[in-house]
Amino acid sequence: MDDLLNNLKISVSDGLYLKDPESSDLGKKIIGNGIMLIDKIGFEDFTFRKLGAEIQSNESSIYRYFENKHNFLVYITSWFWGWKEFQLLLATNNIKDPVKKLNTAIEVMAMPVKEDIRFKHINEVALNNIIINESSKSYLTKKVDEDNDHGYFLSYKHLVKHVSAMIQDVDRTYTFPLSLATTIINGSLNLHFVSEHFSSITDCKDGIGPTMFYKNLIAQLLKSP
Amino acid sequence: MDDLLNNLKISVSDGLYLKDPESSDLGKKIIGNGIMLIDKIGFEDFTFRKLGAEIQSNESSIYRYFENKHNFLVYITSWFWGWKEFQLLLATNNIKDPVKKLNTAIEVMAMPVKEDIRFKHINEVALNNIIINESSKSYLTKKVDEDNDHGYFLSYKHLVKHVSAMIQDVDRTYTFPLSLATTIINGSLNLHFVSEHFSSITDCKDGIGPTMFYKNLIAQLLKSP
Amino acid sequence: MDDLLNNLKISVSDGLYLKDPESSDLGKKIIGNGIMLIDKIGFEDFTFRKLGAEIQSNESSIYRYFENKHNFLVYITSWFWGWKEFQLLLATNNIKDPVKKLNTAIEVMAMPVKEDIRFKHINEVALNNIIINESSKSYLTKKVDEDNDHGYFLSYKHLVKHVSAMIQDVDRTYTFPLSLATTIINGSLNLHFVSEHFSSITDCKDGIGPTMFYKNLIAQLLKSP
Amino acid sequence: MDDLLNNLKISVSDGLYLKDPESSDLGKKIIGNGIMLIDKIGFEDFTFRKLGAEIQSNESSIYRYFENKHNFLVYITSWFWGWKEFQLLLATNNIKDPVKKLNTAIEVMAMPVKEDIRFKHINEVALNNIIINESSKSYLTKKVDEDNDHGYFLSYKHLVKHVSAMIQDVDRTYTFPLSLATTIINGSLNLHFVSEHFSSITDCKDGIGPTMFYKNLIAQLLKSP
DNA sequence: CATGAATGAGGCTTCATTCAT
DNA sequence: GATGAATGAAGCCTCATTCAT
Repeated sequence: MDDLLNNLKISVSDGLYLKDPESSDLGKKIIGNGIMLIDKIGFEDFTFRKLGAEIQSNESSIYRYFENKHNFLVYITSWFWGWKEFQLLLATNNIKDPVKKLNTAIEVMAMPVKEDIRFKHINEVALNNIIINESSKSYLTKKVDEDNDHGYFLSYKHLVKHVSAMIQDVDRTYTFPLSLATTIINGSLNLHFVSEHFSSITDCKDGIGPTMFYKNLIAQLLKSP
Repeated sequence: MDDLLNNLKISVSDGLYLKDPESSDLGKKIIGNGIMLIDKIGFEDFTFRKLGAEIQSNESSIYRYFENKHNFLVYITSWFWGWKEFQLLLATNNIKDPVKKLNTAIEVMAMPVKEDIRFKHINEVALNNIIINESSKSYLTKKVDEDNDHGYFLSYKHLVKHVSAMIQDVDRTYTFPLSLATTIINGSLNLHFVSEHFSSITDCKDGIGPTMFYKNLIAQLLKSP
Repeated sequence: MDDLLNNLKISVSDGLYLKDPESSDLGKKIIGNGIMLIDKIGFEDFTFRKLGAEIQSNESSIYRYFENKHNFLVYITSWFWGWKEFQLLLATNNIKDPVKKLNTAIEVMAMPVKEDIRFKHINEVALNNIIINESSKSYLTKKVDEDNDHGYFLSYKHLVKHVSAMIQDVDRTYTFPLSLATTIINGSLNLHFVSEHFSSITDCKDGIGPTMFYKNLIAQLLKSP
Repeated sequence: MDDLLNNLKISVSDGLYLKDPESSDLGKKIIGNGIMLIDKIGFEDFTFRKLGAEIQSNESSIYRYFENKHNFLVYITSWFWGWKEFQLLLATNNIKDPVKKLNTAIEVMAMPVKEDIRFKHINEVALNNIIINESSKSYLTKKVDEDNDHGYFLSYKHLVKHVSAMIQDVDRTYTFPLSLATTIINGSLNLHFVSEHFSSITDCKDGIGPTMFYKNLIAQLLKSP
């Protein structure tokens, strides 16, 4: 399994790039430094020109890889959810008990992210910040339906369905498994943001707060058979 | 009470505007048409120039009222939450039973919005769309802490605390009242978005889906005394 | 009639500009210097940025007047033909004899242009060079039909019809008055270009060559009654 | 004569290309698809990158053949006039009567073009459209004199002289044979454009209109001996 | 108070071209 | 000889904002 993991590549819809950034050193630099830069200055202020300066290259080179900065954001977001799915698989694969499995899934979703040495060019901690602070901008746009038709959000939707299935494995009678999965995945991003910036309305003072909240939630909500 | 309602004004932090838009016809036109325009073209493409054209005025006139389009978004978002708080008060004021009260609150938060004839210049339905599609951009920015220090998000936070208090009135032992309130308020926006655009991951096919989801949630989660 | 001439304004389709360049000093500077600059460096190399530098202003100011450089070219071309029509009227107004009238028209069309002191901000000689060297680019484009539908070529077409009518006044039996008018108007631009640049295939070594050619042409071609 | 025709190659000034496009399959693809592409999108929007995509090759390959897109246009224009000269020769070679000869020449110049099966890689109909719509841009530039000095317009000028000679064979006393030849050759391109796009100023509603116009013209203008 | 005009700066994008293989 | 990758420079255009009336 080690070999398998070493040759690992998170797959992302190929409509999102003009040239696969994983296929060249420059591409990897674009991804790696792009993540750091968005984390640093925010997506609004992020431009390909600034990224070009950052990697000692010209913005035009970046345009060979991505049509525009929106697609870049969708790309790294999609990569993130693909990577999360992979984390989820690794963490839950050997667990038989559905309740334990779902609790582990919540941990994967809601616990603070750690660096993944398997993907050297990507700083997963910075990327996680972007997911919290910027990723909703990848779909809160007027072209969301078009992008969705192109399959740009498949990684995310796949993950939701995955968690939803785990919920159903715990309680087949529960009526809203998809909504609950969405609540856990998106909601935990939101709770992390709130605890960071709006401390007066949080009861999750530390990194693991959201995890407790969702574990308690499912414990009350779902009736295991 | 009629008089009270007629003289009604939703209060918004005065740091958000340079000149109170409620104080003149032009100001109301800016708010009213601004909401319609953002709903139509999205916040990214929205500019004061386009709004100026819409209201047959010059963009410089709008700068008399708002420093920039970000503050405009924060303003209308803040107005919305103030208005929601007011709806909440009207709807729950006379209810004694805490459980009933919280359920009514969920309805106010999660049910589709209807036009409010009390505020003639504002189309609450369009504004609600903006809240769903754009409002998170009002705080997902690098200056969120600065804006927060200025008190720009007080309406929203006040509402969260209000719902949180209602939750506590139902179950004093529950550990995460604020997180649950946040989950209901923000989560329902998200569920509405998902059911509109990502139909494959929703189990709320109609407008009232989210309401049912949250009512079920609190019924299971909170132990009434 | 003097007063009339002093208040003169050549009219150009208002779809061609965003703001009437005749309505401000800056607008006139844009027209005047734009003509000089295109004459100097050619339409391909002409940009609003360079024109901005020329008039100590920013290109963005020019964009307030014209949507793009193509529309600028169509504008000055249209102005030119409106002006030519006006020259034609002045020169032929009092002539009764149709043959004399048509010969005078040929002179107006084919003789070298002189400065017109009535339009101080426009250098008609430079503009005439542009008409010879660049004006065909105003219609040799993929959007010619669209532009034509907007009425951008009305001045030119009106002039052709005017000359065509003069031809018919000379010889009602002639079958191709419009083609002949086109031949005179466009052809003389071409002959001027050829005599300037392709001397081996011209027999019009001087400025008045084309005039003689067309006068001879109509003398042979048309049968006066 | 069959052999002669089979080995036929229209000669074009070798300064126009870096590597003879007739010397390789790729070269012929560049010419053939380049013509189709310019016809489709217009010369302004035509780029070597787009042509590269069209022929499944890289733009850099095209740079091996042509220095820039301007030279490409001059090349195909030059090829066209060489080909026209050849058509003229074929059509008039056996005609003795100068008047008949000139009339045939007019037909070759002004009648709609038909596919020539002798040059498989070139679509002469598309090329003729380019000559009508784009070819003037090959000489209406600031470097026309330089290009002319390099001999890039020899094919065209040779054709003009050829027709001019035919005119003189009909009427030695006529003063403007070159101008008349130019008028016929260039004017017919212009009349075709006008009848296609400016229908209100044409009296040549069909493809053969210009032919009639010029035949009538020379019949009146030239005195056969 | 409201507005029309003007503008500097910068965004996004493409072009034409070179370099290395 | 053909090609893929990379890039500097520049194009076009719009934004957010200020100034003068």
